[in-house]
Amino acid sequence: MLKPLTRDFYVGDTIEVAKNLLGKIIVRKFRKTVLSGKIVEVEAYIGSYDPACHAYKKTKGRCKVMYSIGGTAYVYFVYGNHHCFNVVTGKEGEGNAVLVRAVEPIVGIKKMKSFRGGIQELHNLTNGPGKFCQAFGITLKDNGRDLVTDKDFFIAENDVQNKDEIIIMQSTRIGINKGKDFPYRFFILNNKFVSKHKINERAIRI
DNA sequence: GACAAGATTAGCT
DNA sequence: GCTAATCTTGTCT
Repeated sequence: MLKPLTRDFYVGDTIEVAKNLLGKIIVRKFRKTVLSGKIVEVEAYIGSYDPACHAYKKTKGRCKVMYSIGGTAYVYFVYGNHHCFNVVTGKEGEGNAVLVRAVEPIVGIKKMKSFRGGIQELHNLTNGPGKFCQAFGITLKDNGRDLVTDKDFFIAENDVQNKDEIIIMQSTRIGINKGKDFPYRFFILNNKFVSKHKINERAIRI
């Protein structure tokens, strides 16, 4: 069944948590509707040494939530149009997070299409960080929610999928100017819902 | 207060 | 492949 991940899952090493999040199920419940999807693409951001991280050399303002304990949701708004959803990792005060860049829709596809403004193509619903947030109705209101204790917004173990079934690929991150060289993007090989296919060619199998 | 940048996307050439 | 759209936040005055 859908068993939410516990605190232990999130407080470990950020890179490991990022890789382990691939294949997990993100669940969001509304009054009448349930949405869920399999995580297929993530990026890791490390506060202590990574200049691309919002929490790099900062502790106040927007990034404050990133210093919460692992398992907290960090949501921010960019380019005037789009939300991005992250999961805080590590212990309280570290300032690390994993960005969820893409998921594969499982339950509630009709609702996702509606959130996405009537877009019909399945592969275009959640194959990017902004698209995923729109399809799941994630906004700044969700910033700071605790995915470990929240009954309506959490990430669950994937019982159906054997861990050996997914092949993890690693590459540099997308859409950033600082910290370009860190190979902190991870995604599932041959999954249709991973964003920006062309960039995948330079990725390595791990 | 003012202003520029930004972990993106859709739409056009 | 290129660019406009659009608004929150950070950084300065």
